[in-house]
Amino acid sequence: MDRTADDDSLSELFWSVARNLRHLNRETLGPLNVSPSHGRALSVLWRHGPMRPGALAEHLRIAPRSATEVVDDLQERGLVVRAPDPADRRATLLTLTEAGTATGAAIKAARQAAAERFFAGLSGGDRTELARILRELRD
Amino acid sequence: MDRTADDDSLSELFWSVARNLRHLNRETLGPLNVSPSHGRALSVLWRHGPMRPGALAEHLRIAPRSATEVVDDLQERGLVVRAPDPADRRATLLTLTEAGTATGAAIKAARQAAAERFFAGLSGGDRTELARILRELRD
DNA sequence: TGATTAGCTGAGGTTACCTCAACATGAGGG
DNA sequence: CCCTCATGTTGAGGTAACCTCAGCTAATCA
Repeated sequence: MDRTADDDSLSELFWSVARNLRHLNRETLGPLNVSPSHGRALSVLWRHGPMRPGALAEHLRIAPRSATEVVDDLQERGLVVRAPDPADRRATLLTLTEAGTATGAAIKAARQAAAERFFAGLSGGDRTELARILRELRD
Repeated sequence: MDRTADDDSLSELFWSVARNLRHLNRETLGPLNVSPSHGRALSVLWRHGPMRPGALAEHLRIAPRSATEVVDDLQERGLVVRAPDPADRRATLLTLTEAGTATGAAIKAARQAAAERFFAGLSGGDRTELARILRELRD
């Protein structure tokens, strides 16, 4: 019962920390004026480079139909462009515009800044420990 | 830059762990047939006992108008009842029915089971360490 | 008494998804 | 060459879980 109590508070702890971090993230991301969903799409494109809508949908784990809409929005805002895929003329390649690239970079920077602030309270040793334990949990 | 790289992977690590845990939670919670939002409301009522809709709204951080609807749904499903508040006849007290209490308990049990499975791979020492570090992050 | 509070209701809106059906275009195999 | 399959787009319609605004009743309280 000590066991379960420990486990329980561990997950509660985990979630309240997650909530804090999410809050901080949202705040730092706020000024960028991109919705979470657009931000996610932008990040994927920024990290992986040009890809087809289908691939983007897979990365985002959304339906292709929905990806079309996300891309529409992003294109309207001048953040991505649809270019013909030279490898397959049915397909299109989504590419970030300069503004899109800048926004992608800004998102990453904001996230980093948030993370930095968030984990700053920890000692170097604790950060290492935390990373180690999280890595174990991830696998 | 090692610093930022560390911080970055720390938050990425954190989020991928969070995703795993969320997945596990959703799976364990699946058979209960309560939506996340209903589950949250039920948990609050289960943990804190009878309360007024306004208080529930605060706990859930949603607008009172939205709480009314959540309560409507829960009541339709026979999980909560609206009772008059003896202390103030304008107000109502939300109380879990037996089914609601059972569901609340089941949710908690499912979450515990998920957490237990999830953190089971860690040594006792690591669990303690993790709890300590998370507590620091929380505050 | 008159203002305030608790809650309910209706109307209308938003975000971020979903499915289903249809369609154009192009790729690839037999 | 033809047929089938894949890629993407579009339209229509739907859902969950929220939101605001406005109007209402009943009860509390200064």
